[in-house]
Amino acid sequence: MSKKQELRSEETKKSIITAAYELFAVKGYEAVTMREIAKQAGCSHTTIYIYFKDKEVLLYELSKPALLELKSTLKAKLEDHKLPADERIKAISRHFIDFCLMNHNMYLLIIMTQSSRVDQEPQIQPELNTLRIELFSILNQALQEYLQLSSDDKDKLLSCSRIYFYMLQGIVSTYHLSEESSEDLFKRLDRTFEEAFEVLLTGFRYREGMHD
Amino acid sequence: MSKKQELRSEETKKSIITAAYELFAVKGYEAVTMREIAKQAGCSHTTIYIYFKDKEVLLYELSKPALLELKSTLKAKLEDHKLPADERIKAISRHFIDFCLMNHNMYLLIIMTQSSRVDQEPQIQPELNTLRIELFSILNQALQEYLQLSSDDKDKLLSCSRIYFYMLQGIVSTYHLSEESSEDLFKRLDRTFEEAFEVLLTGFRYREGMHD
Amino acid sequence: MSKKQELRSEETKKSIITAAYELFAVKGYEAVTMREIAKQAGCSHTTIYIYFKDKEVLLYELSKPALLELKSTLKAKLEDHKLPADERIKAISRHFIDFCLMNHNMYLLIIMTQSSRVDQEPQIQPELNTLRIELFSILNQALQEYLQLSSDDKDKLLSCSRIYFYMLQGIVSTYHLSEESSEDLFKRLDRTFEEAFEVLLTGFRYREGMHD
Amino acid sequence: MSKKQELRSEETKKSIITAAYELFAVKGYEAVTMREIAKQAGCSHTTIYIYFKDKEVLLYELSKPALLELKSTLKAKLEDHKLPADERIKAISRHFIDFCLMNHNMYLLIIMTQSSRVDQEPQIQPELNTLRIELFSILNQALQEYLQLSSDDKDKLLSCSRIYFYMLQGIVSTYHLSEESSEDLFKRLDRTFEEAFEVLLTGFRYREGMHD
DNA sequence: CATGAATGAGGGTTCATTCAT
DNA sequence: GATGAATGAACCCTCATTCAT
Repeated sequence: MSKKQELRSEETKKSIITAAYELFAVKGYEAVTMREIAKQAGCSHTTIYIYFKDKEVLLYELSKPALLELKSTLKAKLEDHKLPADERIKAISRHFIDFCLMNHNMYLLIIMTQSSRVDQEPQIQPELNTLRIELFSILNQALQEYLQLSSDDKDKLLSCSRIYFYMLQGIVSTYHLSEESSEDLFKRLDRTFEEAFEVLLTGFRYREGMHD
Repeated sequence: MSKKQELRSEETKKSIITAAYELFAVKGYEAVTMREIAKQAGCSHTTIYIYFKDKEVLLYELSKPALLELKSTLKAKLEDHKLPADERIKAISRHFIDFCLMNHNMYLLIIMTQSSRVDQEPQIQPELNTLRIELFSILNQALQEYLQLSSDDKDKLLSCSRIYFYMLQGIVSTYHLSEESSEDLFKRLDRTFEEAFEVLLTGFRYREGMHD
Repeated sequence: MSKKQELRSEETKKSIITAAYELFAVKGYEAVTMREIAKQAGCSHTTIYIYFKDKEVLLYELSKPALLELKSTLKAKLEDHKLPADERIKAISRHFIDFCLMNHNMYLLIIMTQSSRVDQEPQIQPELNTLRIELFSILNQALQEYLQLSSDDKDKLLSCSRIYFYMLQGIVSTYHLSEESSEDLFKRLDRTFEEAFEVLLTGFRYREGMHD
Repeated sequence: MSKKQELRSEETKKSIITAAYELFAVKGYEAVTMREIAKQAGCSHTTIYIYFKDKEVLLYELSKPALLELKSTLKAKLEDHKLPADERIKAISRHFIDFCLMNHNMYLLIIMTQSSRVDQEPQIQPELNTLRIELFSILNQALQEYLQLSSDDKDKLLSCSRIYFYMLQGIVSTYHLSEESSEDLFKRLDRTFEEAFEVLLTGFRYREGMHD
């Protein structure tokens, strides 16, 4: 009895999430209307409000599972010591970019947004913020393990991780509105991305040496 | 008579552009109202439509002079051979970032947007596109002169300039929604930005050497 | 089986009535949501529709028992000849006001409404109307017994009872949206209310005399 | 040029006010929609927002002139010492009731509302509140002049004016939703209203005497 | 009997834009 | 050339109510 209903409900919710996901990704959060989402999800726009308090909550709930998965995947890669440190950080970077490009637009807004819009919005996503911080800490750690900096060199690490993050952010934001599929992009640019990180890591190394 | 009128007309147009420029920069394109612009420009909102077909055209026309100035400044820096190549490219990068952060929000959309919004809008900015290409070609040239690549190495140059552009894009997009003023950001991060480019250039150099 | 079910059913209905009663009293009919009622009643909002055709019917059915009780209480006071006539009418008035203030908002709408809303609603409460008439007839009778008018003086009585009713209505409607509890109001204004009726009754008496 | 336009504008505003006035009076503030008002006013619902910031402001602006006129009329009657004190207060009362019945519903909400809804609404009508206070002070003064109370008897006056106000409020609220026109009501009940005040004033007088 | 799912109608409000002057 | 008046489309969201289970 209730099972069938539950199933149907779950389906509806999923279809809303899927619709919102796609629309947010293509047109951006602000430009998408609840009615549009409903139409694509095949339900009334009021139905959305059964499952999500408002548009903002829809965005956040939409983001959480994907981000959680990203986190656990990155963590696994970080802790997989079968690979050397440089391979580890490259794998992590690659996966991170891949994720961002696949979930273009929406997650970018969430992940990349750092200090933005602090002024207006009442900071409703503390959970997401925590997640974001954790994600970056994984990247940081991978970088530290690669650079083998002594713990004194906090400044050096901070500076390097900033630079490293600029590159990630740059790659993702360059292509995040592109029409090309994430797959195609990787086919075309995978080597460039890899090179980018190699250049960076090489640069880090040599500059470090120069300072000694 | 007609002269006086033309003058007045030109003034009105200018005041609209100035107002829109400031408001777009501060609040972002979407968040700014035609009425707001009109108010700040000291005219009626209908007057704007005399000079600009619609809000979008206003944005584009608004961007042109600023971009033209940027271009000529960058070109001057490129051709100023009093400085060594590495200083030249660093100066160019720095100015580019500065410009983007000062005109955050609006010009970013225009400069950074590559293939974006292809889905919806009928690509109305061919002029701007040309400008954008010219801007990037300046960056490219500066890079080439620094790397002293032979003209055979087109692939190498393309790859390097992409990577270089990622870094620029990364820095700008990281801070483009920040509340900090461009000035404050530079005060705080100028050294990091410089380091970023040094790391990159160092990386380019050493990797190049390694391949030899 | 059926007995148990009936019992449960009756319970649900009662809990709905109780919930609606309290909510209507506190927030007013319009401001209360069916879902709110359901929540407080501990059932689904659709369940309400099993027992009550719509929100309006719920209000009417809700009112009946309370009004019936009011009627029987007032009647008892009217027939309690241990008290003198002036005490009787004062007790009745006081109780009437008390009731209205305690059940402010909802019963007011019903009790006080005379020819209201004729424009829109198809007058669905004939039962309630009868009750209302009975209530006022009690007040009338108490007044008549106090004034000891001969049955010829129908006009005089009508006029007096109208005036008397204005005072009741005035007191109740003055405070019916007040935040103060009925208790607090009485603590603060009981003496004023009593005085109001005394003034009125005194006025009736002396004017009567003057006419003789 | 501009004159014709101004005229048209003024007309539109007036038609909105008239429409809102009538609808608020008939159906009550809450039940009336902006679209309804616009329809009856013969304009788009957005046009209303040109002239009034929002629905609430519409109500307030709507009320102000009528209330101001009421105030000046009552004041004139108060200061017209050609009439004896009892005639003065009766004329004032009558006019007050007349006004309330003619402007039934809306002005009632404003005039009669004393401490109501203090909890929710952010008290946006300080101007109106001042007006209300002034109106009641006129009634008070008329009563004081009639009763010729010494200034020591503040309590006595307060109590009397409260009771007097209950009667006013009672009469108005009894008929304020009636379908009968204010004119018809007066034809039918003018004598009763007058009697009500006579009874009250008589009562005040005699009770006072009794206390001496 | 009871319920969760779903909806249509409608709420106030905003905004880019057009039209008559 | 410039403007105030006016509008339609669209925004997010709420609610009483119905339907399938």
